[in-house]
Amino acid sequence: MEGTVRVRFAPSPTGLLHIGGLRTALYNYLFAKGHPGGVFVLRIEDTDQSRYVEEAEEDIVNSLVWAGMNFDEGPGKPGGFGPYRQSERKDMYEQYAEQLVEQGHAYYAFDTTDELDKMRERLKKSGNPSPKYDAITRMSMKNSLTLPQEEVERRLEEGEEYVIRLKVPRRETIRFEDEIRGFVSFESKGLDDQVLLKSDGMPTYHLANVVDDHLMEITHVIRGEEWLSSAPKHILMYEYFGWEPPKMAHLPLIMSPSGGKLSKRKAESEGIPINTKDYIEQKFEPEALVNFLAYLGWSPGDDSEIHSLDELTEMFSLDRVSKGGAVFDYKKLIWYNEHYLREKSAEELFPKIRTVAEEHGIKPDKGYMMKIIPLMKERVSKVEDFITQGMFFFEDPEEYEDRAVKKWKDDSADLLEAYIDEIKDLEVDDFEAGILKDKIKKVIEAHDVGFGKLMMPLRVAVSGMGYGPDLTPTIELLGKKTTIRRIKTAIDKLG
RNA sequence: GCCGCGUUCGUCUAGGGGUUUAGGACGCCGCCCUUUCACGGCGGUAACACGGGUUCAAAUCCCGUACGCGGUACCA
Repeated sequence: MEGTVRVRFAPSPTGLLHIGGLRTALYNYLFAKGHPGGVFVLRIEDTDQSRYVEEAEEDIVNSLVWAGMNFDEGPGKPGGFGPYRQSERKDMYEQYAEQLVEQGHAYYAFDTTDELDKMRERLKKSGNPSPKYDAITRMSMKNSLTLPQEEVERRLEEGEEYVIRLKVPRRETIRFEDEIRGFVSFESKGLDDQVLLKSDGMPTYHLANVVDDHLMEITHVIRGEEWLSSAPKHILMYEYFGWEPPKMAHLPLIMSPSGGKLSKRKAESEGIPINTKDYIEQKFEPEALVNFLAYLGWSPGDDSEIHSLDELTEMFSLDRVSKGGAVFDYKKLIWYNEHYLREKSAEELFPKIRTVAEEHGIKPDKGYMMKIIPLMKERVSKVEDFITQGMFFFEDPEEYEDRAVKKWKDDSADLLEAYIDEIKDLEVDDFEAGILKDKIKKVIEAHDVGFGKLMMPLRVAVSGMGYGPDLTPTIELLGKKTTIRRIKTAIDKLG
């Protein structure tokens, strides 16, 4: 690859950044950073004023930063190709659109929305299921190709609303090479005369995209497959402008488990968080999401599964991106999250856990929490599990799980009474896991029963649950007073 | 409908003419470890959409069919 690689992530700020968008950003980032001096640009495509959402840009930036993908150029990060918000580049687009008109590759159109609707309706009725404003229909519409020149000038001068449309040739085959799919070709007759400049003076995606990618010297356009069908229009525009088109790569879509593009509605009904913000709020490990997303539609070709963002950067290549859509497997994400959780130290985990604890109305003492973390770490899927499954470290169980209660047998109360007798006089220093375990042994030997006979009821009494971390270290942490109180309560409640 | 793009275990994928009894991972199941639950270790389950070619040989190349997905806006 000659020259410096420059890629862009170009979301439109119409809402929170969704997970598919984050993956597109990731592939762009990996590709850029995998090349020496590669530049990752963030460009905000805010050309649709009706769908603009104020907080969206901030959310996009936050999401990228959270995931560890810092952009080299973008809003607030000038790099000589700004501004990086299309709304701030508005004037340039008009100029380029006019240029195309002058060259005869575009034209003014004065049709109202109403007239367009009527045209489509008419064509539909006469058996055309997908009416287009194309080489044929444009001749019966109101535009600078059909109206006398004086009238066009008059309308323009009088400030009548107009759009500029691309004059797509009648029959031409447009062929280009996609980095992932190889050569693809389209017939121009299937394309319509795309609006380039809207009546509010803003460019459409197609114009802005082509102009900016060229002006920003983007070398590789890496975007979702939903753009593949409009790529030929873009190719046509590059040709008319006399610009060399960037290389293009259309990524397979992320699919919902029930099929179809992973949309907000589908994701939510299938229990999959859709916005990056949701993952941030649910305290997913960013490394886990990144790792998972990288492998959703790409693989390095070996048997490895676990890689950091930096490692992925080294391994990534477009030709290893798969062509088919990839179903979002939430369980695999959880597996990744568990993996990264286990890799982290208590010290690293503490700040997040503290936040979750506070959300649950608990103010954890750090020293205490640091002892709980190693006990819980091997069995949590998400950070919040430290608290939700470890609530008994902070308060007495209010009720006992059904599953746990089943382990309470007729002799449980007697065994627990005996255990209380064993531990009640223990000095503070002796209230320690090893000794506590010895005491359990002593009781079961005296009663001639198995370990579980005491262990199970004890666990239920202390935690209210039928499973959990190592019991005696847990009891050690809880302390003598709490332990004995909980055992007595359990005997009262469960007999 | 039309145009385009796809199709290997349930899911993510490796494999791109002979190396394949099609490999790995998640999930699921079992065993071991642990006198809990997990972690971990070991093992198992399970796939080349279909039909025609080409070839000595096809999951791999070609053509059809089916199915899926995307696009078909003054949205991106």
